[in-house]
Amino acid sequence: MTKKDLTTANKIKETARRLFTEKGYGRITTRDIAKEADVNLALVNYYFRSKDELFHTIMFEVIQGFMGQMVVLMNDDHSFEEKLELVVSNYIDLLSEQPNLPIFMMSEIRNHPQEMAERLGIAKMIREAKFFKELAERCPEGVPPIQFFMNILSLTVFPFMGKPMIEAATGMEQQQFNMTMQMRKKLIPQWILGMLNPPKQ
Amino acid sequence: MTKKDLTTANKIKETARRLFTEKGYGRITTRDIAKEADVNLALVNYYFRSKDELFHTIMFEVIQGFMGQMVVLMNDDHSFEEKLELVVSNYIDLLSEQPNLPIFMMSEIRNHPQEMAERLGIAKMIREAKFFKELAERCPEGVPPIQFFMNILSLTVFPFMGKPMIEAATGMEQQQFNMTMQMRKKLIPQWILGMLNPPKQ
DNA sequence: GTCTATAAGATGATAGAC
DNA sequence: GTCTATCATCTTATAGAC
Repeated sequence: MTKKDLTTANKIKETARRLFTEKGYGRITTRDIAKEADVNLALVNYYFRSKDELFHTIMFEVIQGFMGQMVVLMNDDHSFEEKLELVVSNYIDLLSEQPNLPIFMMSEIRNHPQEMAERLGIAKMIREAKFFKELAERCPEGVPPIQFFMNILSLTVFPFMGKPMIEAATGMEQQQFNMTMQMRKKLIPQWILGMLNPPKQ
Repeated sequence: MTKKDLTTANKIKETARRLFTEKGYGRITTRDIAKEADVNLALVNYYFRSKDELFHTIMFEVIQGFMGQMVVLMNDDHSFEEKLELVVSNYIDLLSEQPNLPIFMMSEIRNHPQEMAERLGIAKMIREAKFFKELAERCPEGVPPIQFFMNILSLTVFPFMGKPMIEAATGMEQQQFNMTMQMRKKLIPQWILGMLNPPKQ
């Protein structure tokens, strides 16, 4: 399968993925998908049985892709500092291309706690990742590692979720926003390391 | 108007606010709202003309409430450090009670860029707030203040947006999550101040 | 695999009685 | 202000021809 395998089934799935991540399940109809994919309406159900099943297929693949990448990066053989830079840099690149992913994941996962539970294998893998253990060793007394894990995700992912608001509030253009995010590739690891070694007062 | 003014119009609006913030515009029907508010279906249109108008009323009030609070806190007479603690603490309390607000705001604002533009008065007020100017003065060379403003919001707001995923991934319970967030009231200001005074290497 | 036509039900909105 | 009944439209899904 090449990068763009334009079978009918794939045309439907890729179009649906784009529309669902942009507007959410409830605002998109099967007619929207068929029209945008330039495919007959009946084929959506022919290939994916129902709108719901199509959605679940897509949600699974998106979460899988997002989390799976993190697990790989968090287990490689570089030093802790290098892994930190790798994770941050990788997600900034991914989200620069697909800024809609986080809101989609968070808002739709909230509506499917059960499906999420089934994906918990991945969550376990994160907890057991080398990176997480090394992080735990570096935590200052009294502050649990989950706090710093939250920080890494927060500083990296949140700006993309707040992008519409940030752009509106600051008058930033698309390009300027992307430059701001590129700058954070260097800054976030520095900030995190600073948090792990707080100045003694 | 007391805290719970149970006129029919308010019953509808409060129920709609809860449902819209939980599931989004597209997944909620006027019938859902009427049923949950224990009110006749026709009254939804009688009081609010249309589902769309009801939604816009609610979105406006939510954004107004969220942003307005920030503007007040960012302009009061405390020191920079105290304002920082105040903003963080205030939003952690607000979001602990209404964790659905951020995802609702971000995902629905994306669908209404125009309405957002009209609210830009508030954005301007933020940029001109005392807190923002004091923040700009404290920025290390070469790093624009927007980066640190992003950081404050990221560290404070993101955990609530990622709450379903964080709880699923870590096995945290509701109460444990709230304790984790309470702990951040002290930690986030320390982290931010640390970022503004980076260790010389 | 792809199309047309249509069934079966849901949805936003309103007219008109009380 | 509140209710019942209903319209017009949209939506998901499928049957059946090609």
